Amino acid sequence: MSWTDERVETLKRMWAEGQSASAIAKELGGVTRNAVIGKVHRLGLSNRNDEAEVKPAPAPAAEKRPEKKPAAAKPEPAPEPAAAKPEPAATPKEEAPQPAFTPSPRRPIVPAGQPLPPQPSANEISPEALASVREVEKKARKLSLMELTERTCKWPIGDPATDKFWFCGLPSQPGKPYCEAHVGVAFQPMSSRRDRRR
DNA sequence: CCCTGATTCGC
DNA sequence: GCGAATCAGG
Repeated sequence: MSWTDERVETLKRMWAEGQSASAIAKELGGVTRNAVIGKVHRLGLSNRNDEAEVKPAPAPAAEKRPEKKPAAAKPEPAPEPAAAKPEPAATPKEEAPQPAFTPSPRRPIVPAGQPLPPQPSANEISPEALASVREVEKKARKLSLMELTERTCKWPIGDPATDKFWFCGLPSQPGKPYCEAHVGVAFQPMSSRRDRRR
């Protein structure tokens, strides 16, 4: 595979979205995350924070050289001692420079199209499986959305509207979005469904 | 162990 | 320019 304009464009877009190199590599296909990282560097967009390097290094200037602070030797017209913030929050036309990790609703980690876990009220599950799930929930790693990977169980636990919400996070079955226990309740043979008579 | 990006260096 | 190998870290 080669870096066609289109592929480079995808790379740039995803990188800007804060996607990881491996995620981008998978999306593109035919390349490894190393290739992506290498390309990112070559494109010069490695760190998306550079901003204006015109930082006189205000605070951190104390290191490297025990040089005394310009106590009063500097005829600086604009002292502004206390307000000397390293972060010049003066970026008028710039939208929020969100750090690399943006939830990115574009490409959710939780795969769509998979059988959605039953809502607390919906669905009927076999008592055994239910009990099993209860057990597993105790061992859940309680991962946040951003901590999920392709190898972690994406079974949601708790109420998304509250702080008491997380994902199972246990090792998922190869090729499956859930751990063994949750796969059990998510993928039930129709035959095993205990529905009313007949 | 899983993962992340950064860097090097032969190709 | 490319990217595997390696490094350094979480």
